[in-house]
Amino acid sequence: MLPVTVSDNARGALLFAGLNEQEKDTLIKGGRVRPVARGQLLFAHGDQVTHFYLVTSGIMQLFRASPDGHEKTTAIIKSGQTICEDEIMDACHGHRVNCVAVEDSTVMEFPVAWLKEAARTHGNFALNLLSMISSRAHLMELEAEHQATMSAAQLVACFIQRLCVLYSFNPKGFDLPYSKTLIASRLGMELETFSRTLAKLKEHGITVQGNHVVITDLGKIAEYVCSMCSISGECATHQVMENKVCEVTKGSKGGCS
Amino acid sequence: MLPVTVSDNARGALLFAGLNEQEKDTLIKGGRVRPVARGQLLFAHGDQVTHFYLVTSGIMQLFRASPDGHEKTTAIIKSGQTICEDEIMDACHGHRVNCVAVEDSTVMEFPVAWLKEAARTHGNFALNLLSMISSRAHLMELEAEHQATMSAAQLVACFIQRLCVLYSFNPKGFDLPYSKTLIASRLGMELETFSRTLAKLKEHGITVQGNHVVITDLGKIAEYVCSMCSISGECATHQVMENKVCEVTKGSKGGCS
DNA sequence: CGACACTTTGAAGACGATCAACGCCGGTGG
DNA sequence: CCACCGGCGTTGATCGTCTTCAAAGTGTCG
Repeated sequence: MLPVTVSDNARGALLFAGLNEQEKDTLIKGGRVRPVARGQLLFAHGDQVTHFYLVTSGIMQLFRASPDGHEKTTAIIKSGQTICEDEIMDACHGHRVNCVAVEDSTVMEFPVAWLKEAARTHGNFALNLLSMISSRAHLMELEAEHQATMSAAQLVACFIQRLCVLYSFNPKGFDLPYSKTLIASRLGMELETFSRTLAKLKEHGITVQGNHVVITDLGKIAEYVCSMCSISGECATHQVMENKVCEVTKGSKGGCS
Repeated sequence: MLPVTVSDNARGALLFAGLNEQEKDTLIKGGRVRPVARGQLLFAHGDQVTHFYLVTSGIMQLFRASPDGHEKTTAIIKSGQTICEDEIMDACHGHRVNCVAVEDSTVMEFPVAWLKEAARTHGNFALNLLSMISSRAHLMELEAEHQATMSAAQLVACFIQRLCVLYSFNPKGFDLPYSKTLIASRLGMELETFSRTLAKLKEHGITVQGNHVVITDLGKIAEYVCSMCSISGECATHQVMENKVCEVTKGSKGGCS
């Protein structure tokens, strides 16, 4: 039962987009399913990079620990996303982060050598990889810029928006998929700051009580956050949000472009 | 005269590493040399992505402008580095930044379609691309983390160290290769903050007067900056620095590992 | 009921942004 | 040759934001 589900999840991943079923089969055979229990380390900082991972269920956390005891979460990976796609091709020798399961999860692991070979021989697979890594580089770039130019409140609002899109949540009400501590760490701010910030967001169109989030005013958020994202004029996230609202409230108002 | 130089520069670029001369020739033929005068835009934010660029001389600046008139420099590209390597493969349609020449420069431009085809057909070239984009993603990731966790002084110190490595400067004394305004913008801080910060760095092993930088104490910087980088335990930059110092002061002290 | 993890709230302090003024330099024009 | 200007960088004073330390509230689970 489980293997089927896992395999199906893998099959739908971006990594294999545009490949036919046969190619998918071939490639998926190169991987091995591996369960990771909540709290269990998949790999630690400094470990040699031996595999590439595709998360097929659950949530994984990537984080770095500093000498002074602080921890900065560098990524929160959900089902369908990959881990190490950049560390693999890079000439680096060890993992640059720790990876732990936030909840019981399963991953598929592919040996590094296998992956490189697959990239060399399957042109389209290589292009998929390139595309994924490029997107990732872009996201990282955006994030660096956001960290440098946005206020805490804007960062939080932006994060919530993306969360909503990523998980296909209904903006009219949803629960945070992970703890506030984790989110604060992901955003590079203190838990206290995060907590206080949530209160302030009410006036910008986001109401949070406990774990429950209600996006009350998309327009205000757009103005508040995307005026920064849209420095770049292309806050795709926000566009998706608006479409989502159109779906959710469909029929209530005029057409959506 | 010029074309030869440009071509030679291109030939040495990472992009073509590991390929034989014949392959290099073939690939370089796909590109066109293009001079860009100081202050001239290579492309603007929103323009369609039509080419991939390899800088063969001079310095290019990538930046974004926000509605409120602020400008954030996202990258400073020197000779041998590439532009758009991530925007190309990404499914995005327009440039996400502006690109302008800081000083008179030349670039080689390669059509997007050509590049994708080259990646599909030349396995090793694809791996080079993957490697470059991966490194870039990694750098971006590190940068996002730095922006989130480092103080202004640490950011500046880190930047100066990397500058020193990138340009093979002698740590015992070198001049900043670009204006302080540009650097401040690159680091996402105000010029005033940058200026004040330089003074404070004296006690951490970096002395700056006007344009001239002297790194007086590598150990202190290591402690001050790399304790953060080395959150990741792999502050390659610093290692290079230490080796460099060994080269520069070679013979003066004991062996370097 | 108590232990514990998680979150909220309060008060003080550090840090960087902002506004404003000034010094320095190279160029331009009288 | 000097006066003026604009670009660039420094310095000072003030203000808002985020971190830090401390304490108390909430929830679950045994």
